[in-house]
Formats: sequence, C-alpha cells, structure tokens
Amino acid sequence: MEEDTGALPRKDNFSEWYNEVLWRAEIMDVRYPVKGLYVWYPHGFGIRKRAYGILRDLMDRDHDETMFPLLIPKTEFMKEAEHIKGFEDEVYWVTHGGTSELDVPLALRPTSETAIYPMYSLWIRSHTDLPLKLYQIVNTFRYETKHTRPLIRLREITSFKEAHTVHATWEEAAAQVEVALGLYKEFYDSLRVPVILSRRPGWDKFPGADYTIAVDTIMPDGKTLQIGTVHMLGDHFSRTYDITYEDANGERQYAYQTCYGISERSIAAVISVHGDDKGLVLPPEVAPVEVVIVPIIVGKRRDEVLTAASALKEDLQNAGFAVRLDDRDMRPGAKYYHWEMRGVPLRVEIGPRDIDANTVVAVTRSGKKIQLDRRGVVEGIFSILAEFGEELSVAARQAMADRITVAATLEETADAVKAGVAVVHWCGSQECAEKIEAAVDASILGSDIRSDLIAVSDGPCVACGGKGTSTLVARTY
RNA sequence: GGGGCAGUAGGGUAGCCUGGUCCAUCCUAGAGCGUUUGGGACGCUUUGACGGCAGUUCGAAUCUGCCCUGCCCCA
Repeated sequence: MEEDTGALPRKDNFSEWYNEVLWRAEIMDVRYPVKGLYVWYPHGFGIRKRAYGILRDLMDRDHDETMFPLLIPKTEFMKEAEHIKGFEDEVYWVTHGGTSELDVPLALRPTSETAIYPMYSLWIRSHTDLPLKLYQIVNTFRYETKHTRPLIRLREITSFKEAHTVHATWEEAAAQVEVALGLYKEFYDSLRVPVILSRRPGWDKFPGADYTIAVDTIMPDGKTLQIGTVHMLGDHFSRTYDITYEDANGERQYAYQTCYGISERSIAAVISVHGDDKGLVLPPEVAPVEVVIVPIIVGKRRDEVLTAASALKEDLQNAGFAVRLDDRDMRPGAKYYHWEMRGVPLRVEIGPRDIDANTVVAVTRSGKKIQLDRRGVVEGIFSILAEFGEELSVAARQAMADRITVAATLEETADAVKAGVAVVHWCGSQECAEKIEAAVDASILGSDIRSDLIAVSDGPCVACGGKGTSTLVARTY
C-alpha cells in the first residue's frame, strides 16, 4: 500500500492527478478485477466514515434510518413505466438460484423506489402515519456503459444515502424538498465544498419525478460534478404502488412523495476541491487523522523524545482529536511527505529542542508553522484547526467564483465552459437547449439557480432571443 | 454504440518491430541486519513478474485469434 516516493502529477493535469492521488493517498484501489467496481482502502474508508457520520447526524434530526433488500422482484420493478424507461438499460438481473432459473427474475436495485414503495403501501393507512421520512445508506448497482471512474461513475455505488418521504399533500412534499436541500447544503458546508443548486430541465429529471433539483460543484478541470439530487415525485409513485391514506374526513387519498440522494461522489468532491500538488488536503471534520505527531528522534535522547511524544498523544486523544503517533524508523522528512499525501490537516513535531523549551512545533497542511507552548497545546490546536477549516472554505469558494462566467452570446458561452460554468439566459425550450449544447459542446444543467455567487436575472435567450432566464451551462462528469 | 492504443514483480519500466544468448533489465517499494533521524538516509543480504485461453513453431514476453482489463478519440 505504500506510495512511491516522488512527485504527484500536478493538479492542473486533473485527470492524472485524480487517479494517482486515489491510490497514493490510499483512498481506492482500482485493481479489483471487475470493471466499475473498486475497493476502499482503510484510509479512504475512514474519510467516508467521518463524512457519512456527519450526513447521518443531519438525517437523524428528522428521519429514521432503515434497510431494505438489495433484490427487487421484476414484477414490482416493472410497474412504473417512466421509471423503468430511465433505468432499464442499466439493471443487473439475477436470473438463477443455483442451477435453476428463477420464476421471477430479481433486479439488483439501481435505486430503491420499487423496493420501498410496495412496503409503504402496507405501512401507510391513516393521515396520522404521515409524514413518513426514512432513509438508508446502501449499495446500488448500475450497469454503466460510459466510462467508469472511481467514486464518480461506478457500477456498484457503495455509499448511496437515499431518503424517501411520504406526505399528505403536494405542498408538504414540496416543502420537504426545501428541507432536504437545506440539509444537503449544510452537509457540504461541513465538507467545505461549495455547491450550486438548480432545477434540472424536464428531460434530465429523475425518471418518474415532477421535478428534480440538483446539487453541483465545480471540479478543478472546470467540469461540474452532480453531488446530490432532490426529487419531487408528486403522486406518480403513490398511484402506481397504491400508497394511500384515510384523511380526517375518512376519505382515501393518494399520498405525495419525495426522494433524495447523495453518494460517494461527495468524497470525490472533497478530494478534488481541496487537494493540491502534494496530495490530499482534508478538512479536519472528515480527516481520519486530524493530527499526526512526528517525534524527532536523536540517538542519545531517543527514549526521552518517545516518552514525551506518547504523553502528547494521550493529551490530544483525551481532548477528542483523531491523533496518530508516527514512531516508525524513518527520516522525519519522509514522514512529512507521507502524511501530506494523505491530507492530514496538522502535523505536530516534538524533539529534544522542544522538550528543553517546553514547546511543540505545529505545521498545517497549508504550510503554516506555529510554535505552541506545551501547556496550552490543546487550546492551540483547537484554534489552528478551526482556522484551517475556515481557510479551506474560503479558498474553495474563491476557486468556484473564479470558474463562473456570465455569458451573453454563444461564443462567450463556448469560451466560458472551457474553464468552468457559464451562466446564460435560456428560454426553456428543448429546441434551444439542443442548439446551445451543440454550439458550445456542453450541457444545460438547469435554471432556478440558487447560489450566492450567481445573480439571477431575466433576459433574451442566447439561442432564439426570446424571453429567457438565468441557466447554468457546463461540461459535466 | 464506433474507432485507436496498451497490459512484464506491490508501483513504474527495458526487451517485442527482426522468435533462441531472457532460468527477463533498471528504478522504486517489501523482508532481514547494522549505522542513522529538525524536509524524501546509507551499507550489506534477500523475496517477487511476462493479463487469460487457444494457436503457429523444434522453440513464444516477442507472431496470430478470441476473451478480460485499462487509457484515449468520436457518437
């Protein structure tokens, strides 16, 4: 698992940088012998564990966690026509049990609506059962035909957090969409990943939904990555799966639903947004190791230094930090590179000089060096890490701002999408969308943009000159 | 979906065109011993590879076919 020494490809060569950092920083091993399936290294999984811990805490405020089966009978899966059409090309089917063919083939869930909603139909009887808000964190399978890419385009999504809510009215469901967007915004704030929300055009919404609001971020190469979606399902699924309740007047009503999801693309975003030429840079909130202690061992004071380092480790651990003491027999410099590659936010060095002066040396992943008094070390590290996290937020936000361009013509749009996201006026017609997409070699992400970095306005459509509204155009992953 | 290129130890490579001198080169990583340690240490010893299957041939890392996997371009 040990990385080679030597430099990483520079981050401005993003595609190579990404592949290389995944394995050198021990996030994913791509050598699993099935296309589109990858293996989490423990360090990568540690990031996932902390990030999903944050997500779980957010969801637990107002949802209950659950777990539905992986296999969905074909008979249930095929009920919702629009939904099937969206997924039929990418479903894995289990057709045999041992050597005998199954009467009813079983789908490996590409998403769980058709597993969950038949049960919702049984569970929901009365308006007092509503609202129902459940979520699960599971793996899903999609037979991707395009390029697979670790954490980004997978045949097994290992970390799909999907929530499914049921409400008495359309308005309540629509309000839940807003709640979900708020949770996702808060989640990405914690990861210090800036996002833009927009309403996907009709042809790009979730199959079977009334509308879809997506959460996107901008990657270092200017392409956008969709890292969350929230779907207003209306009553499409409740009519198909017969999810009804008796209202206060004793009348049977169809329920209204939403669903929303986040996957390990969130981890891809953290890696890509914050990383640099030396490797990962992790926000303290998700770093499996927040503080690494590197003892500076000099021959005759070896035991003394190691004792002091152990005592420091204990103090930091008791204060609640995820801390690691690196007492391997290596040069200190080699250890610095090692932990920088893995994104550890803070390194603390302790050597003979520190012991004599009763200090330690703290160095942030951004290279800021601070001498701390040994007695005030816990408070010192708290404030250094807090400030470091804040710096990441500010830098990421600035990087995003730099990649957003307002464009008034197709030429300007074509130019803008080479470096990032273009904001243009679009009339909403599919005809103009196709014209724009063909002319600038990028996709319409959506309208009803929500981002404090983008001022929304009305204006003439870049394609037809008709009445248009601000719309995002970008190259996408 | 169409086309192109590639696959040699854990990682990166040489060899392939022109089959034999390859029980496969070099760097790095791993194991052991010793000396070291404030930004990628050094010495000695040592483990480890031709993607898979079939074919051509006296002989295949090298040539042919299929499969698997990866990367790039086009739709």
